[in-house]
Amino acid sequence: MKRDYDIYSDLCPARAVLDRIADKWALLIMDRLALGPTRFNVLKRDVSGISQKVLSQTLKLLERDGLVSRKAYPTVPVTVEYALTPLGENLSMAVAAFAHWAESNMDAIRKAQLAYDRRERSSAQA
Amino acid sequence: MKRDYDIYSDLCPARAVLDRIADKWALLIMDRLALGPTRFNVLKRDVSGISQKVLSQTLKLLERDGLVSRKAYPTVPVTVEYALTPLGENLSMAVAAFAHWAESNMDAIRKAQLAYDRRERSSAQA
DNA sequence: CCGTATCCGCGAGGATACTG
DNA sequence: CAGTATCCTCGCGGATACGG
Repeated sequence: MKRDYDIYSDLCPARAVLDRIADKWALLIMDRLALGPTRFNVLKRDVSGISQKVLSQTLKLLERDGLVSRKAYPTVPVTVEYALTPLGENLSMAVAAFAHWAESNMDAIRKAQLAYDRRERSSAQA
Repeated sequence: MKRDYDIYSDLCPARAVLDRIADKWALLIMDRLALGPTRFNVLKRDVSGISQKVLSQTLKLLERDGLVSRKAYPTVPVTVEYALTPLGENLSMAVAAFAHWAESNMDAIRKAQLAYDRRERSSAQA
């Protein structure tokens, strides 16, 4: 058993990493990159709703943690491709399972929400 | 193939769910609850760094989405146990794989960070 | 095309105090 | 023990403009 790192511990470096990857945008980007190397503006288009700033920011952080690689081609204008590193590929299975879980279970979730809101409503009676 | 829901789509309800579960605190709470039913203050102690407010908030959201159940026992003082629902159990595998990934790969991550910071430093030379 | 720089609103979430 | 209520700050992230 590894006890070197513990995400439950506030000051553990693994907690900081978790904070970075347990993020809606980071997950969507990684999941999208799992399909193959992708250019900046394609990512921006596919991950709908993300802003240029946040996309750039998130990519940099993922690159720093060694999950994503950046490769620039000296075309005019410049072409840049982002891709998962081997380390990123290693995580991509978990990312996909997690990210797409909501899609597969929306019906159950909706049902739960309705039941919850109904209970709230009735308990709010004066 | 299910095309009913798509997390890449900005306005899809599945995206909203992703936003809720792709959260450091939500992940840690669910992962902890996978060990078994747990009382509020035990959760607060085990998930170090979380505040009372955020713990309460997050539990409510998870309960609304049908991932967590809340059971109050009429003891004095009251005892409350949180647990994963069947739907939550269903997600817990993905949560565990994802949440603990950082622990297992910190060495590679650290190496990548050092390399990245070194490159940044050298490219910042005037 | 691929970003960086700047401004700024707004809400997440920490601290603290109080209640059933 | 298990929360709710309130205040307040701090930085996330959207919008916009500009540079390589």
